[in-house]
Amino acid sequence: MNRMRIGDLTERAGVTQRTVRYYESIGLLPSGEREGNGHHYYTEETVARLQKIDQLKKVGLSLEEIRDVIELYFTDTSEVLPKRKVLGILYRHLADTDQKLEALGQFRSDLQSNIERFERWLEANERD
Amino acid sequence: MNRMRIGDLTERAGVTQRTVRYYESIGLLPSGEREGNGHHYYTEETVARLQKIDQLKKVGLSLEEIRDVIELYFTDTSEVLPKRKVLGILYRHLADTDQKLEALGQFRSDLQSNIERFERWLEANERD
DNA sequence: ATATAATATGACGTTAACGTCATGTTTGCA
DNA sequence: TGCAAACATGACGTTAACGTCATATTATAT
Repeated sequence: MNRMRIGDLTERAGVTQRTVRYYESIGLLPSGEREGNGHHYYTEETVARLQKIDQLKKVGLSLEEIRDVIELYFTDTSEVLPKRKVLGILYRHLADTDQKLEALGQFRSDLQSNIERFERWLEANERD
Repeated sequence: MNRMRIGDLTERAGVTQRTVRYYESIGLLPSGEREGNGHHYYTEETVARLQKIDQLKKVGLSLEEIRDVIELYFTDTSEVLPKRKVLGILYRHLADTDQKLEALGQFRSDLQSNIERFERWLEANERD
């Protein structure tokens, strides 16, 4: 299906209409083409874009940060943007990401230790 | 220094007084002991606790989630909490963490590819 | 042709995590 | 002892990322 209205779009992307309109309003999502009537029409690419946004949100980026990088995934960047600046942004995100990865790794191993500690405790007190 | 007031606490922990009071108000931080006067007094442990909270925030946990796990770091859990429940929480956080780690890893490699792509482009157009 | 469903737009509401006064009491130093 | 700096408490403000009506117009199934 390629050429859908907001109902199908939101169903396929797993977001609400409010979310789509909000993203359009802040320039994160291009407002779908409109016919003579007021309705917006979207494509498969819009679905993919919404999914990518969701993925980046899970990584912990704000919508504003996502707006900075999303074009890298969905336009021929060879044309539009100032290359050096984009590269700068990418390097910053890479550094941030590595920081987060380290913090997350640390947290994970803390969790592991605690889990093991609790399980040992439960095992030692299996007498209820 | 062990026994400080909020000024020193916030300076050492790198947070504002408002943050401390907010954390106290939501039960994330135990309200420091109060003398006959109304003042609160804190210890090194409070500093450590604030730092731990900050670390967990960076991992992407909400203050509410942090409240669920922070006790694991700062109390003798052998006494206070229902063991099985805590273990459940820990396992959920572990699963969440692994998800985030995967998403982050994916994002990181996407970033890498894009960076390389841009650098190749810049190299190929070194003619300004 | 008409009733029902889908869409557009605007406005106000909501939650988390604090920021920012305002006002009153307490402390510490010259 | 006086007075600026530190602390306590309350109330209102703020931002992000939407949720939730309300109302009007367009599309669709019978």
